[in-house]
Amino acid sequence: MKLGFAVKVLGDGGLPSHDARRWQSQPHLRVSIERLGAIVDYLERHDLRMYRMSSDVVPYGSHPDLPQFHGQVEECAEELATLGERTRAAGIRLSVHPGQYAVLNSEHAEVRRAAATELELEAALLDAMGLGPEAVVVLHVGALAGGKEAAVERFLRSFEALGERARARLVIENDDARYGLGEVLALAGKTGLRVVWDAHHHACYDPDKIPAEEALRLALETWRRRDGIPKIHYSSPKTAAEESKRKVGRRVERRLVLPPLKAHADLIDPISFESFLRGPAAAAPDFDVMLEAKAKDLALRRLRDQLAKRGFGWSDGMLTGPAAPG
DNA sequence: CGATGTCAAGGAATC
DNA sequence: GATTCCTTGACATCG
Repeated sequence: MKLGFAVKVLGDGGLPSHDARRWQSQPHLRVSIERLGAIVDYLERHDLRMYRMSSDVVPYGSHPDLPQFHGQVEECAEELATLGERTRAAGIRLSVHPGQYAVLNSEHAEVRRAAATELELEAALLDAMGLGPEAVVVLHVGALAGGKEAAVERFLRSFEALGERARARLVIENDDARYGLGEVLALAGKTGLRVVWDAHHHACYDPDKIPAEEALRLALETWRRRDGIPKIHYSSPKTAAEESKRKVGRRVERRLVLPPLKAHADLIDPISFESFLRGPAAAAPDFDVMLEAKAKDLALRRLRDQLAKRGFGWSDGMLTGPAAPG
């Protein structure tokens, strides 16, 4: 089991994830590739083998009003192939996850088109890197506008209109409020898409009341042998440990602020994660875990240390089972 | 240098 | 139809 983290590197003083300059400064994928190279150095240095790239690695790469930015993947074909080969050789699993603005089932045709363009771009990026089928583009089903039935229908139509490469890279994830795992699995059945189960979202929203062990099993079953190792998302909910202070007259009042249930904590709760490993995960076939925590790579490294104290092992970027007691 | 505003982008609740 | 929140990070600008 590989454990991964998303986008930002906080360790070793912090590393930039992409060329984030604004369009006026002519940012370029070439710069992002150099930064990715430094991140791969970091991953190797710390024996980490799973990473989600920023959805902005290709600056303005699908912006409708900035066509001069559209050829970047092709322009960088050579550099991408080199970087891809390097990550492949290192056993590093890569993925991307478009932001909240990519809505494939929007009511607005313009928005659907933009989402499709974004998916094509990200698929082209992974293809140019020569990555295997386990390098996926993770997307939520999207909006509810117009009613769920119509929204699902729009998703299906948009999906079918995608190019072959985008369809091949796409996987769908259950979200925390609109499309629960049951619905996502039904869509997977109709499209052949693989499913990434997000355990935290599942705890937030699961109208079908699917027990965790079954949810995990069903999601993993959407991955066929030729798709590579399946993966899931895991995070811990933010707790109300933080207090806010506000002035009341001359006095300062301390108030407990409850975060929304869906908010991610800074770290992964090692006790819950261990329960997950020993419970639902124990009976499942091999899979990888993308950790979503605000402390990013530091959360992963902390969790790894904590699991080590609980008897789990780590070798070649993989979490291994607990040593036999005694 | 530190503080503040802004960014390509949507959805949904609210009025 | 317009406004605001959601929620994120870092560039860009200003004092």
